[in-house]
Formats: sequence, C-alpha cells, structure tokens
Amino acid sequence: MSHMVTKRQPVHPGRILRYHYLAPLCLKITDLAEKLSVSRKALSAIVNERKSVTPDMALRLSQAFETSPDLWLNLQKNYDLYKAAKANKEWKKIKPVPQKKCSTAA
Amino acid sequence: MSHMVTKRQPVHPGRILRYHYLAPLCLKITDLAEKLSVSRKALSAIVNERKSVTPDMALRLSQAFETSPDLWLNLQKNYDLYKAAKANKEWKKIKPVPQKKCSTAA
DNA sequence: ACATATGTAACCCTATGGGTTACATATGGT
DNA sequence: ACCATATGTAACCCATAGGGTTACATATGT
Repeated sequence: MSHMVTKRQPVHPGRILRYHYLAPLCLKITDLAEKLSVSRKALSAIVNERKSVTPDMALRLSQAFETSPDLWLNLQKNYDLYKAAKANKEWKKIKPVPQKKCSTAA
Repeated sequence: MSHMVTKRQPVHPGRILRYHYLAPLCLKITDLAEKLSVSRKALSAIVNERKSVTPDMALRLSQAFETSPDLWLNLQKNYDLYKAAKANKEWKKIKPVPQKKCSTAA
C-alpha cells in the first residue's frame, strides 16, 4: 500500500548527529553546543534522543555541517510520525471521505 | 546555493486543506472535525492557519483523504522552517565546522 | 589524582496543541 | 424576514515540550 507509515523504527536525528557527525570529527557535545550557541543540555538531549530537533536547531546544525535544514527535519518528521502512529491508533478508525466533487465546486 | 531556505513564504497546510479538500467536496469544517474525531476548534485553527498540523492530525487527515501523512507534515515542516528562519537569524552567524576526520575516526 | 566531558535532575519560563463552553457574526434555506 | 447551521474566536484549563542555568555524580583520558 502506498500510504503507509514506516514499519521499522526510524532513526532519531540525534543518532545521525552522534555517529555521522560528532564521532567522525571527534567533536565534543560541549564544543558543538558552544559553536551552535545553544546550551550543552539542549544538545545533549538531542544527541541522546530525548528531545526533538526543532526548526531553529535544524538551521543551526545545517550551518555547522553545511547540510540542508531539511536533512534534520525530515529525520525528525519520520521519527515523530512513527511515534505518533504507535502512540494513538485512533486514526485507523477514520473512514475515507467520498471523493466526489460537490455541485458548487470549481 | 544548494542549502537554502525557501525565499517565498510556503503555504500553510491549512490552506491546502481548505482549498484543495474542503471546498471541492463542499465539506464543512464541522463535519470533517467529526469524521476526524477532533474538536471543531482544533480543525478550525488549522484551516485558518493558526495552528500546526501535528503528526497525529496528519495521520487523521491522511486516512480521511487517502493521502500520505507526509503530504501534510511536509507542508507543515516547510512552513515552520520558513518561520523559524525569519524569526531568529542567530543561526546565520554559525560557522561551518571543519570537515576533517579526526585521528580516532573510523 | 585531576581536569574535562557527560548524562541528568531540579527549577523556572514560555509556547503550543487540544478539549469544552460560549457568543457574535455570517450564510443559506423557507 | 426568520431561523437553523456553520464559523471564527475568546476564555479557561491541562499536559507536553523545548530551552536556559545550576549542580552533581559518573565516566574518560592524561
């Protein structure tokens, strides 16, 4: 089926940050936090997958690593979507709305 | 430049919802809210571009209109990113981190 | 042994999504 | 004109969440 939520748990952006950026560059969380002008706590929370990458944080990371902000936001989006789909299954009960255009439609 | 935030204001998902889904189907906010099992207020806030489409809401919309949840979340992500980039320009001051792998790197 | 790096907890603040209730302003139909 | 329906929103109340600072105990490396 085309419109499905990933079945396997998506990686949290913090994991990518840790293993693909911090580790290879031997960058300390403390150092990066300073370069990003955010608190060590805030960065640590992301790297340890306890908090989300916000748009503002994505912009900072994109500047530091010359990536697109979307790289980070897409990872976060997939992660959040997966979590939401598992957390509450109410949405599964929703029926598709009939797709017929109504009379007054353009 | 490859990694740039859109220059023109991205559409809010609520606008797409209103003009591409509600209007063509003559669907009332009240009716859709009921079908989605959310309050009329919550849906109205999105349609009127005052609130964001959350992952949970994206799942509900995707069920109702047989779209991918990502359709809604991507719209929201682009919108949020644009807003964040305009709201705080601190990130522009961040310098790229030298990309040389450190000694102990794999 | 000592300085550095970290994970986290405790506090405090602010922003935001969502529910309910309520009310005034459209809008459409009879 | 009149009335029911649809709406936009405000006022309240909650819970969650991100972010800052400070503090402390546990690694880690020299």
